[in-house]
Amino acid sequence: MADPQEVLSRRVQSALGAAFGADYAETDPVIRPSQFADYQANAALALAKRLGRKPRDVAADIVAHLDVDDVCREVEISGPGFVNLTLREEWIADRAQEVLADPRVGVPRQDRQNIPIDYSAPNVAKEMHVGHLRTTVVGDALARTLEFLGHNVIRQNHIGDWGTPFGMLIEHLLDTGEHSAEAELVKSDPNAFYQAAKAKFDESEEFAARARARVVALQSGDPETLRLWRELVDLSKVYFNRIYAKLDVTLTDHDLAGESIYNDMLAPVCDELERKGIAELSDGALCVFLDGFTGREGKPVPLIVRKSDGGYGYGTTDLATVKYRVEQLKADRILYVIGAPQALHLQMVWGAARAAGWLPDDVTPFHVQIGNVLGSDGKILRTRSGEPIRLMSLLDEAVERAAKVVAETRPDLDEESRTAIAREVGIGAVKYADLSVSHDTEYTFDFDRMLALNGNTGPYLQYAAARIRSIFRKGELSPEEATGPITLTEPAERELALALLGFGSTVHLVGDSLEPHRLCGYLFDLAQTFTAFYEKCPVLKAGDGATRASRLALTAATLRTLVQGLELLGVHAPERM
RNA sequence: GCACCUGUAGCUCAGUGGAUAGAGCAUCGGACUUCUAAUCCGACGGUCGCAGGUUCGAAUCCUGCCAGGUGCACCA
Repeated sequence: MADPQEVLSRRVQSALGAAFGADYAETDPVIRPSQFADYQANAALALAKRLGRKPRDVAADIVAHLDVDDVCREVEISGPGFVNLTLREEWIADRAQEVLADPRVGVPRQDRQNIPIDYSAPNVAKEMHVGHLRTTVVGDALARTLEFLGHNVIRQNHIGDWGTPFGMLIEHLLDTGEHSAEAELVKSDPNAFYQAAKAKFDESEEFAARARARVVALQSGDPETLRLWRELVDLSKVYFNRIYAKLDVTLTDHDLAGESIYNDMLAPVCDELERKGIAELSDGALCVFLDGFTGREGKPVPLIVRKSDGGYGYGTTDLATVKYRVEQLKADRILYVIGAPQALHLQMVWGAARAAGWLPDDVTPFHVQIGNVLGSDGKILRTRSGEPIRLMSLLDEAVERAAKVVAETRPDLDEESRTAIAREVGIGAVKYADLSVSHDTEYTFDFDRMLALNGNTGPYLQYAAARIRSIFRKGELSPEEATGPITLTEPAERELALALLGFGSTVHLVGDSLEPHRLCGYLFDLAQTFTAFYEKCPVLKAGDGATRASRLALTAATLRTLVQGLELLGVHAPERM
């Protein structure tokens, strides 16, 4: 690995072992970025107590046993016992050269795991909202990143395609006619269809009765009812896929794993829980009570697996997902990219699954908590009239706003190019805004900020990439032709090369922590470092051929890192902006 | 009442137990005969919610309190 932190860690560990014995060879050398050097090793301070010696003496001992001549040009003890490490320019240049030549841009593969990721999960015949947007975008970034790291990612789009609402939806479909204009609304404006059905359900007792009867028919597997149900699901798929296409996410029909596929598992799940004595009847409902889960007035909170009317809720389905993902998908890790408010529910589902033996200790479920999206008023994002915002119109607005800017700044480009740029910038901005803040906190939705060319935004990163591409166009050569050799003389060149070396460890960190915003932070830092380089170091007009070749190579490596990083986030970098 | 999450610059947010807590926006001042000035540089701006504790060292770990948000039996 090209990562200096990794390399220095190993070297300092060897020194620790040599200086203090084999017991210390595994100690964390605590390598951190330093403001006084490139990196600093802080192990001496922590070890001083354990060794019963002065920190500075411990540091001196470490340095005496440290073999880093090929990596560092300066090793210095400072302060109470920090070991400051300054890298050799040649070493940095060589590593940057490796990154440039590496098809994986310095990101080693990890041991392959099976990782089902549950994300997006919209409801049939319902509009997606900003909450769906965020789980879709974050889940997709995690899927792309883990896949790139070498894992077998199994996307699980747990759509809401089953349950009591389908009684009224199917009856409404029959009333309007299967191929009517109203039915077609499910493809484009599903809420209009849903609300019409709901209104009738509330107003007409006759309709409500039909709806309830229809639910029974659906659950008992009546063929004609199932056909109508499938019709609704198919209409919804059209809507989902339009959103996914616009968003440029990787979900396809192949990834659909809705609630309905678990139907056959629900009764056996309940039976097994009952047989194992994990579930018990309470007020007519079959419930699992787990230690440590109490609600109001200290009463135990149940996980209801079978309602008193005999129906199944989402608790049962979620238990079935665990079973399915462990047994059928052979999961090593299971990711649930769903709303933060579901935390308690998931804890109970996993607790019950563990108790039932469906979730072995070596399988780790993980809740990637998605925080609410708020408007500028600090409340859940809504339109001015108080209705939930339709996702499609929100995306359209982002593209429109981007188009307005492109029209002003790039009148030289033809209409078609401007439209394409606006689409990539607008959508990229929305996605990046979702990804660049930690996923578990609420965040404030603000078009102006996410579309800004300054700051930690999608457009800023896209622009950095576009400028690099512009350099190569102007120089009439392709980035692939820029092979160096890289030599570092200017500070800005050194900074840029060093920044490039951090990509691999950052991607690994994202894969382990499941926090895409860390990649955003890295890419933003890289783009800023590049911009400083761009200001200070002419590339095409460099003084001599060797400098030009080196800077072109650094520029090419930056482009590849930015493009690859953005791709892991699901953001496309346009050729020009 | 119980549980979880959050509290960092005027605003939006980062921050791996390490030295003087960082970005962006906003404000103020500067930079365009130079590879895309939609980009850059500088300045200003902080009792890291409060109080204890652990530690050589705490925004970070622990405890208590305060404030905001969310969840807590048959919707999913």
